[in-house]
Amino acid sequence: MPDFSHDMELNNKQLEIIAIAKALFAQNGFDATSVRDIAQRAQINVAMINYYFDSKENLLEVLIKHGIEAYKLDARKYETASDPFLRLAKMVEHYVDSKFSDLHLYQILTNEANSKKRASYATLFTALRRHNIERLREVVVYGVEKGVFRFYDPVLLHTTMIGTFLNFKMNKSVMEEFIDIPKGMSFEDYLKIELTKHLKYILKAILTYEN
Amino acid sequence: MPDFSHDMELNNKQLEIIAIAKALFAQNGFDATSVRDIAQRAQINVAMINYYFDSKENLLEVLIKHGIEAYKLDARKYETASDPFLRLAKMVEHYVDSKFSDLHLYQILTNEANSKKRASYATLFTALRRHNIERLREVVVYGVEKGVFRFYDPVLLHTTMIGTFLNFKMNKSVMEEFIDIPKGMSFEDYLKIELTKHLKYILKAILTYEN
DNA sequence: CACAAAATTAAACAATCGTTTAATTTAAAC
DNA sequence: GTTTAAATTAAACGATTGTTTAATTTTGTG
Repeated sequence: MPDFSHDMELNNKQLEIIAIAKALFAQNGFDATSVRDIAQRAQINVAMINYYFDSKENLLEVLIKHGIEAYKLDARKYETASDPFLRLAKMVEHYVDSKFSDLHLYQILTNEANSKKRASYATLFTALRRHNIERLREVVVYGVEKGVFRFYDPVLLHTTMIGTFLNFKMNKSVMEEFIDIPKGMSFEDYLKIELTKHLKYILKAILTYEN
Repeated sequence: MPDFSHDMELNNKQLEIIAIAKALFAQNGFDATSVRDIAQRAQINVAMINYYFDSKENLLEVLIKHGIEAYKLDARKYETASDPFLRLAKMVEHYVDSKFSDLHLYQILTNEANSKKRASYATLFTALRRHNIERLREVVVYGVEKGVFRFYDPVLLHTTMIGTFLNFKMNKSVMEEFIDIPKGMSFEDYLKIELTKHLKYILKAILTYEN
């Protein structure tokens, strides 16, 4: 059996299993997805999952650890903008981009965070959250120092951002009846554009609102 | 076996099973909760669940149908306020109140809405959403007619409200490290107060913001 | 008390779960 | 080409799943 306990050097076979497991876990949930489901979709023998990942739970852990880094806000992506409004806008774009880069994993993460059965992954999730809240705080403080933003609790801002995103994404089927999608555009693309616009707007509104 | 297919007259035993199942489904998820888990916690024989509810899935359906009505926004709770700002504030309070009246069920609903395995309940969820979006629209339009609100898409407003609420509630463990709870106050009470305040603020900000 | 219906029980059911084994095939190294 | 390791397979493992059965107890009614 290959070792993957510390650093993760995943071969193509493992990456393929991960990709399929990710989609199934996101769609049906971890518990409702059997290793035989995964094996069938990946066209491999059931035993290969244990051979490569030791256990189903460990597959989940590897899968999460492998992808979670992509969700961390990278300040370099927006701090080049000196105008606070522009920086905020760029940050939002980067934020939405990062989430959309792997929607399946993010759904798994939130489901796992809710379930108390496997609370161990909450640590990874918390670290991610802390990181992103700190980045958000920096952007807010920058605007405050420039005299254009009113300070607002970044924890609350982050909650609203992430909550709006999740609700937007996860209720795809519900949203479809309320909106018209321009032809030649995929639903997800449209969602991404509208979500970005909406988030930019509400953040600006919150940060410049005077009671 | 008692009949519960159409109107639901649930006896005390059934209500007790529902209450326990609700807590377990919310905590561990539907699939990760066995009927034996429920029976043990309810101190009844496993067969009683099938005796009273036919199947585990039907228990879920009865459980959802029995509680979902409480989440519908009731215009009478806030339309007495003639000032648009006050009406908006009262609506938010009523909104948060209704969700907090049964947090477990709401978690189950969102988890079920995400899972594609039992998509049938999505219909109930969609109807609820449509109802609440319509109530929200009325409040917005009222403020616009009074000349104090700028119109903003109620679907987006609703997404942000519900998303913020869910994220607030479901990441309880994550939030705890970021905030200080006044002594003599439960975490949920504090959460409720802060959430209400936050939602009022962002809705006002969005609805009065001029680009 | 007698009788009927409802409630409750222990036991067994077949199906599915994640995992392990032991044998076999494929690939790499010398 | 032979040897060694890695990859893959089918089969079986015990445990757990939701559900059903059939017997028993409890409850309500006359």
